[in-house]
Amino acid sequence: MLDAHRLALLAEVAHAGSIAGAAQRLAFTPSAVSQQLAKLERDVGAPLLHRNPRGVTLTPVGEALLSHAETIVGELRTAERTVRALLDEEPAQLTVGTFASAGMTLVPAALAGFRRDHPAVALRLLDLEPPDGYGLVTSRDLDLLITHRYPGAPLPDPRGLTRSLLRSERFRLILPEGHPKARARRLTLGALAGEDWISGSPGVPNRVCLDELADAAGVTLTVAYETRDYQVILALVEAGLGIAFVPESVLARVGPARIEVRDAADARPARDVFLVHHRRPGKLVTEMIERLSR
Amino acid sequence: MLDAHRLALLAEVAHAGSIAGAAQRLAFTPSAVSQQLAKLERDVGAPLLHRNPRGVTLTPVGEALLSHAETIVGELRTAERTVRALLDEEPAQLTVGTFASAGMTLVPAALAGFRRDHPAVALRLLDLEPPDGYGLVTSRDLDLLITHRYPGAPLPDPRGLTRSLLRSERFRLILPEGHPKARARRLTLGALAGEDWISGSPGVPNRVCLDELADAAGVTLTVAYETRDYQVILALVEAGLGIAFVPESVLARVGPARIEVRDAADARPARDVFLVHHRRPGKLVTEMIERLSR
DNA sequence: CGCTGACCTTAGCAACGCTTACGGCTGGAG
DNA sequence: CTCCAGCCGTAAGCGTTGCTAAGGTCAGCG
Repeated sequence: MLDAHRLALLAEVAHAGSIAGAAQRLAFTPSAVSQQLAKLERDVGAPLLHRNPRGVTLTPVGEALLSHAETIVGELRTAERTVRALLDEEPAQLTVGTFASAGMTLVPAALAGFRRDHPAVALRLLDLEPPDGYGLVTSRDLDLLITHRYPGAPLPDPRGLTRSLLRSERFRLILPEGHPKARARRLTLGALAGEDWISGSPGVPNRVCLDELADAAGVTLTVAYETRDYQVILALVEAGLGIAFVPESVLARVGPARIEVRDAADARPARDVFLVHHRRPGKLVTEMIERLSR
Repeated sequence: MLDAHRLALLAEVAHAGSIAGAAQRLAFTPSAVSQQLAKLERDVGAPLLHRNPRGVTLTPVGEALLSHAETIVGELRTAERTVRALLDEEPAQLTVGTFASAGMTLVPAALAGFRRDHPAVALRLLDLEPPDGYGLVTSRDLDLLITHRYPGAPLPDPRGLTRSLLRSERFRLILPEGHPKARARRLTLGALAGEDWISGSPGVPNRVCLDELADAAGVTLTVAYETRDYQVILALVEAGLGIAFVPESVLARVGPARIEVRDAADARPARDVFLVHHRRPGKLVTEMIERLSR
């Protein structure tokens, strides 16, 4: 039978992306981790990871084993939790994973309220950009994952987890204050094709979405500035450097910025925000979901 | 995190019913097993088993943990199997669990045919009386379980396993050769109330079924001889000591015994024979099911 | 061309886990 | 009643496992 500790180690290494990184998280020396992985590979009878100069990547066999490792680690933690519940011991920790823009807007209020009502529960927050994070829920490193899907992006297989739509959040078009196009009664992508756009780098969901919108409208947009950070985008637009789509929640948080907020008549993108958690969420998770839903 | 090896040990002990028994199966000394269990209990923070003079029984916490232990062990074995499949290594073993009377009748032919076509696969057979055995399928100690339900007996929760009805097998009434009642054109339980019956001890599914039939017919039957072994029952009836219900398959196997085979007009019991296996059975399991279904 | 960061190896030591040996307990046989 | 046969637990000893620490290799970068 395979060793569960070594499988847990594999999962940790896969998430960290390197042996040294995993070792640091686990308070071991890299040597120890390396040796255990070598033994796991010997047990399995096949190499599990490619040793690159800048970390490691999983082989196909490693990928397959990782998915099992996550469910096994999760199952072990579930067992522990079941026993704790039987012994009337309250769970003392709640870990939430979230993508950056949610972490700035909808999460803080929920977290603050939760903390007020449960001062004894240690709250932890992790930053995770989609489509990452599902595995961490499976392995119970995460109690609750807040993730999203941009239009056109695929939705990962929930692999036995529960996923529910928290809200659908539309994007708005923002332009520098006093931008000439902002006066038009009706804005279209075609009319904005000549502008400098700001979006993520190619491949980032953000950017994929924008590209697909442009395709659908039959125009080509030039992305002059590439950043995935919406605060940076706001600042750039404010400085008059370009225009962009940003989620509505990002706008709700900023003060009266010197920007124009509009909508494109032929492109009204929206991203879906999802919650992901285990089949039977505990009381704390349920309450956190309740708070987030308000 | 709990130690998976110790959980596997717990499952083994629960199955064996004693520490010494589990130790023997695992080729350890009882002391080693005892120490590991003690450490598991320390990890969990609660006693997991009652130490009786004649073995051990699980505490409620132990029961809860056992069910998780079985799924974890099963998950570990599944992971191993997945990797083996990726490496194109054929599974070399198939373990079938069955109840005694199936083991004598429908299983041998299927096993023999299977062995002929797959001489490289090591076949193992385990005797298990219902409702036991589900946990062993979960933990992948068993690839396939053949189990049954007598009328009136509850069907265990399959807990994520796949269960399918193999066949429904009727019971026949057997009497000694030349028994006066055997000549009656129509036999009823009422007419047979005065006879000496042969059945299992109170509580055995066999007996529960008979008692319920008697209740339904509004009569009381006297069970003069108690045995759960159908071969013994046959021998007793043959010797003229009493009458009994036996599954049809048991009769198919005996030669021209000196018995009369009849049916009671007001009591035609049947037992359902089920197959239990993991969600996605392997090729070998599928083939074995195919053979059993013929 | 040396520096950094990542990985691996080797040597050594602490801790874990097994075995052997022994004692306490219960229930059945003589 | 006494003895014996199982069962479980504890204590001591020892081999193995698995960790740390230190040294070595390779690729990318200033």
